[in-house]
Amino acid sequence: MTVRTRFAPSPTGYLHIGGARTALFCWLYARHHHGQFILRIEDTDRERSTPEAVQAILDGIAWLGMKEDEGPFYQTQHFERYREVAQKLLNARHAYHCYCSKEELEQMRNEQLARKQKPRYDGRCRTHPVSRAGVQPVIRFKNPQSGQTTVNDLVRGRVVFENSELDDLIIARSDGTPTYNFTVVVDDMDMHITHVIRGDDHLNNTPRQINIFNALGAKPPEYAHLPMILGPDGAKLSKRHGAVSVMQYREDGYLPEAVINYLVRLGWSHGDQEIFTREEMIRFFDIADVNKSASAINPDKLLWLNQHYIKSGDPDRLAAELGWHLMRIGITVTDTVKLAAVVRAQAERARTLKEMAEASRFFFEEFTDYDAKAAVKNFTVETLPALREIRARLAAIEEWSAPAIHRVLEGTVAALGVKLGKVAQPVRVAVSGGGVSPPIDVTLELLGRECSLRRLDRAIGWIETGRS
RNA sequence: GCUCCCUUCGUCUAGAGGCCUAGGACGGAGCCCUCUCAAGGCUUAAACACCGGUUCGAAUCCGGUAGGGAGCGCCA
Repeated sequence: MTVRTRFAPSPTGYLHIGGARTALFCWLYARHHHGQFILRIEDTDRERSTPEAVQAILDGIAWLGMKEDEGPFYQTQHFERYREVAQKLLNARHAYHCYCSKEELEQMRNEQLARKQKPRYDGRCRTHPVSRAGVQPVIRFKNPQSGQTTVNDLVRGRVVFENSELDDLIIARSDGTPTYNFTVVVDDMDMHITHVIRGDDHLNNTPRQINIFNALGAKPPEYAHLPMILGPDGAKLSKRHGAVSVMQYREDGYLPEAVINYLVRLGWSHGDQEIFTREEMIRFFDIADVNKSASAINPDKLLWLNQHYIKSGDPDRLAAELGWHLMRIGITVTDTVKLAAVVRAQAERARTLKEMAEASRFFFEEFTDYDAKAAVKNFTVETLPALREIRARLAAIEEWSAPAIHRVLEGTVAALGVKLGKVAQPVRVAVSGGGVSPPIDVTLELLGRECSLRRLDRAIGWIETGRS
């Protein structure tokens, strides 16, 4: 039997890190077993589902590179099927109509809570459904009242639930629309899902779903409940910390491979290995190696991974991303060769592409002011001779390249009898406007002769006139 | 309240009775390298929640305690 997994988000918000991790594990498991990964949108809550959220989820999945093999399917398109299955359950006396009003239910719940009992439906319509004029009944599933239901969870192990703890859940609302625990079962059954991999907030729903499978005469799938993902402070993930759309990560300058690599290590491990190529993840992934306990997001580690991928990634590909980030801060660059060269020069000093774009502005546009501290420190009467000397020597260079520039730098240093830093740093401030840049020879090469000389002249003038 | 789940360095984790004076990674600290910032190299601090039991021997097995979480909707 080929493995079939599904990722089934409800489109009520964006795809956040938790959902992305669940999708990743489903995707990896399917890929590992040469099976299918199915995308199913659980949009039966028409009040809260939005097309924007659907799109955001699709975009997120695509950005992370988890292409679905089937779907996306929409539950709202399966209403006929749910009705049919509900009717089947009704006919087989595995479900019944319930005419209890919401008020009645509410009262029941309050009384049970007051008695310190677990709130649940008491089954009053189960045996004697009293139809009431004008009341559209809901359909309830007749849950077994005795015995136990066992979930042989692939990550939790054997979890046993007393059926007496479960009540008769509503599978169809009074308006005829189906509810979650029912649609999940029908779809998982119809789509021949073999492994349900989902967040562990669903563990408690599992025995109910298994009972519905049983009533339908269908074999339940295997289940694997993943531990939660917590915010950096160990608190539940919320909009405040971490629960942003995965697309926000792109905007913040992260690479999808870094996000995926970060996510795969949240709750899963393969010995001590930290860096995984996509192929390795697929090859090594196994639910048996998934952890039971919740894990907190560690932004620093994500940053570290991101830089790793920036350093090791293909500069030409990264160049396009850098161009995108530059554009977002108002700089349009069409020279992809230069972009790639900047990526090479900046890779080891940028943790995100966004940082890289910000640190690379001076390569593409003129800066207005010098960084005050850097100017005070490096633009002095003492550095003026060095600046003039290097300016003159640079102007005479035949081939404008980093190695040639480096030789000039060393020649200048030797002639002046000072340390390299005494010359390099003032030059750096002169051409970049600040105290930070890639190695000065590389920086000058990238800037080009004309620009470098012009900025050097500007700096010399600035010092001569006592700041301008 | 009831049911279910979880518990190794700050964080992610290795560990499936002796290989553990508990390993790796991020982050931290220190040193080295160095034209800035980084990157890199080396070193280092830092954890088995607690209490009992089983065993010659327990981070690993069992029980309890504590703490955390989830669920208990005509939401998904």
